Amino acid sequence: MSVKLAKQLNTEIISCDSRQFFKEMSIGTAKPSLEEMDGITHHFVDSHSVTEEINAGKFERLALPVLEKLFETHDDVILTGGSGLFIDAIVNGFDDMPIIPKETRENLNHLFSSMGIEPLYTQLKELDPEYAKVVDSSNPKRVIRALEVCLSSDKTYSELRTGQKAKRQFQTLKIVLDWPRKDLYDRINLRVEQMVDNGLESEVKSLLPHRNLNALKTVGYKEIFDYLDGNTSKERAIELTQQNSRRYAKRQLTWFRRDKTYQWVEASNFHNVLELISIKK
RNA sequence: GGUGCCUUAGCUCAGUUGGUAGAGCAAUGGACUGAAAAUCCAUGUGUCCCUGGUUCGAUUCCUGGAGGCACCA
Repeated sequence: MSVKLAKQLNTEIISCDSRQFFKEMSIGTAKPSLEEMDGITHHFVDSHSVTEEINAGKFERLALPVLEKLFETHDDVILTGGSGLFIDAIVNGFDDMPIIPKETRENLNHLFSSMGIEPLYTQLKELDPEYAKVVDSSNPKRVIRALEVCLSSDKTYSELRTGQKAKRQFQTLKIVLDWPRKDLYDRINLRVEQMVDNGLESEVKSLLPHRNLNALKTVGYKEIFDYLDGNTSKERAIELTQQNSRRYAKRQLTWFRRDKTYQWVEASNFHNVLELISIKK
């Protein structure tokens, strides 16, 4: 769909999918083949190595200049997701946050694995009572994030997190391709089967040395690692990959539902999308 | 054909000394401003196989039937 659209609009694509950056990950991330790209330039596909750490903030800093460059010669650019957070990074921008020393997060992670979330949340209540009120207190990633920001700055996380949208030089039309749930799940199941046929197992095997990297702690890889460790059967690992992919898709839908600026378009109808774009113009 | 056991949520099963029922998994909904295909939170969805009987009341007890499993022929 996005390639077809890019052809129609004579433009290029920026992928907002945090897994497609990585050169070494291909089969398990369902990356488009050269043939499927059909001559359309895809940015942020195979752009980095799994050993590099990419996060949403870094993605914003990397992608904005690319976007600006593209707008010099194109009227439209297509962003595809992926992750709602990464799309927001480009469209809305993030508040400025301090750089976190590596040890800060490591220390907090150590504390979490030995003591659990309680002491971390207690500390957050002291350092940033305002955010402590709204944060999901049982979510270690959210609590640790807030803490590491507080510890690395004179200000609290809630002071820094203004939620102000960045001013951008471009306009945005956000579209969700809406599939009937049954079709969505059928497509996911089928796609995972295709990954297996395309050699997912050997790709995952080749990534065994990197298994502790963040980029590999993800659906399609963690399940197969588990199988390679002898903890489950191959069939079970495949089933779990399908199930976890379905759950991920469900979470994406929740994200897009919350953001009322998305327009939902019946996925099977390419012309609906074209129509939306022409109305916007 | 005979005997025994089984039939309860999408699946595997528990349970009700008779007062219309609950676990695990699955599923669904939600949160999420630098780990995001990550992480976290919430929610029980039901002709208790069908039929007749006993009973104030039957998913539970009894009769008959259907389907499944095991053993014996």
